[in-house]
Amino acid sequence: MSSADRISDQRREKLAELRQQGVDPFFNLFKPSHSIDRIKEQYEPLGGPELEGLDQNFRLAGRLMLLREFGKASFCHIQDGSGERLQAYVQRQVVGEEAFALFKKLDLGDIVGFEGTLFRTRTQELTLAVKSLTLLTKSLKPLPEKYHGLTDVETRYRQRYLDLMVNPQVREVFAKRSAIIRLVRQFLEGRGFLEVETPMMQPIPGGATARPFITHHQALDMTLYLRIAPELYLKRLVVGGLERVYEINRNFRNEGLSIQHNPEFTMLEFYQAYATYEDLMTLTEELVAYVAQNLLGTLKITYQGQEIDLTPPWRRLDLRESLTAVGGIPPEVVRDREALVALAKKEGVTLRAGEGYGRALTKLFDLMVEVHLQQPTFILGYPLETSPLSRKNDTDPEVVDRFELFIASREMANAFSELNDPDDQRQRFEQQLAAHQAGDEEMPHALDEDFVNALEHGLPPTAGEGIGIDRLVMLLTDSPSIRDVILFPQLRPER
RNA sequence: GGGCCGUUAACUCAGUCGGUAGAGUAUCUGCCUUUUAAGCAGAGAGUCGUUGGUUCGAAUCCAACACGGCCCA
Repeated sequence: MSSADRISDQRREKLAELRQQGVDPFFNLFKPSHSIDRIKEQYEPLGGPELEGLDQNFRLAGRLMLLREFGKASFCHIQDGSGERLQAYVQRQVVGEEAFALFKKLDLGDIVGFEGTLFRTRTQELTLAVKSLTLLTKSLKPLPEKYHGLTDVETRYRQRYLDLMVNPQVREVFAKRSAIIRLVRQFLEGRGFLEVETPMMQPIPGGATARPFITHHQALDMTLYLRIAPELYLKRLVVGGLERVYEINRNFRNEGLSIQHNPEFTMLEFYQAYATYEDLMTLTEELVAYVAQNLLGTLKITYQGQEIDLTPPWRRLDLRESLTAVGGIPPEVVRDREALVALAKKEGVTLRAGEGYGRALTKLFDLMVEVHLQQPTFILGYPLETSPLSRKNDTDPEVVDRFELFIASREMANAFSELNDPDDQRQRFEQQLAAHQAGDEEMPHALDEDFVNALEHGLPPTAGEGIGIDRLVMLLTDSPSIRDVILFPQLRPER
């Protein structure tokens, strides 16, 4: 028999024994009086005599993480929902024969309730002197190793509960994730943005260029697509008069997995009427600085060993200029449409039907510029060809009023002044439709007539932006992989 | 889709040139009332990812596959 099976069997035997003795191994009537983080915060500064003078009982509940047993006494550590651990001291002469016998039967991983007083040991460790104990939940499986914890990444993702139990830094990352989203909401609420929820299941998936997931509604007998972006719905709301809206929610894209991509990911999108993409550059600087300052207390952060300064204002760079200034492509090549397309092909870029200079610009940017953009940088002057929802620039109709933000070589945000000319929008949708019919599955399969209809009612001049929340969390928690900031990242099924 | 790396006890990891599978933690037994990854003595625990192949003999060499990681498309 394997040791895992044997441990499990032994614990089930203990479970049966406990029940026979009238002990409920899943007892549910224990109310802790304190959390361990509060105990530490409040009582860590106190010395031994002060603690003993307290004359106060504490009821603590948590998981047994470590045991050091002696003949007639034991030290153990319990960890509670705060993620903190506290040492407890259980003595036979204090808790009595019966309770001590029960304690001796407990296993690492069991959830217990302790009641007792605080004191300091010889080595001055804050410790609970247990007067009475209650088994709250029997654990039937062994805990990972107490010192090295759980390092196997596959097990950490598949059994995140174990990861959270034994790797405290994981809990911290997800606590920070929650704080980041809370700060983003605070910032936007402070500027009069209204949080909304728009459909995750859409009949025509729009607002981005990506292959969607397909599902089916039985009662309506219709095909629905998990949304690739909320954009077209949020702009309908601006047409309706909700002039500042935002949504933080999941998008779904039917793509491969990577260190930066999970098929479901969290996106912030917001729209502000009577603003332009230039206003949003300022807003983005302020938003990211607000979140970082309140989360970390500084705007100078380290990401994977690289110092990054988030202090506004950030560098602004034209896409074509960046190819020369950062990518090292001679300006005469950047200007020459044919030469640039030739260079793109030489660098291994494949251009599909209808794609040319614009696509070559953005692909060469991805290859030769992006990797060098460590410090926050807005890239401007995106080609019309790759921006079907953006407003054309008034002076240069080849480009649109759009920026993307790069930090630590990653695209963090994408924003533009919205196209609100319904006829222009219809034409661009028709081009996308033609591309879909030519086999491009990343293009929408149908023309969103209702969205065009909404524009015909009049979308006020508006600017909108999307910020990848997972990537922002990666940046602010110094996490190398998107899997480190998503609790249950997508994996292949185990076999 | 392509390349490279990994997969050995529940966990963390060794395993030499192809020759009976190892350690620490955890578990079990005994001792132990202020320990700090507690200590001491002993015990049990393995489909070496899977399937084939080479070989007298495979954790080890070869192939395919699975899962994971990284890089590229």
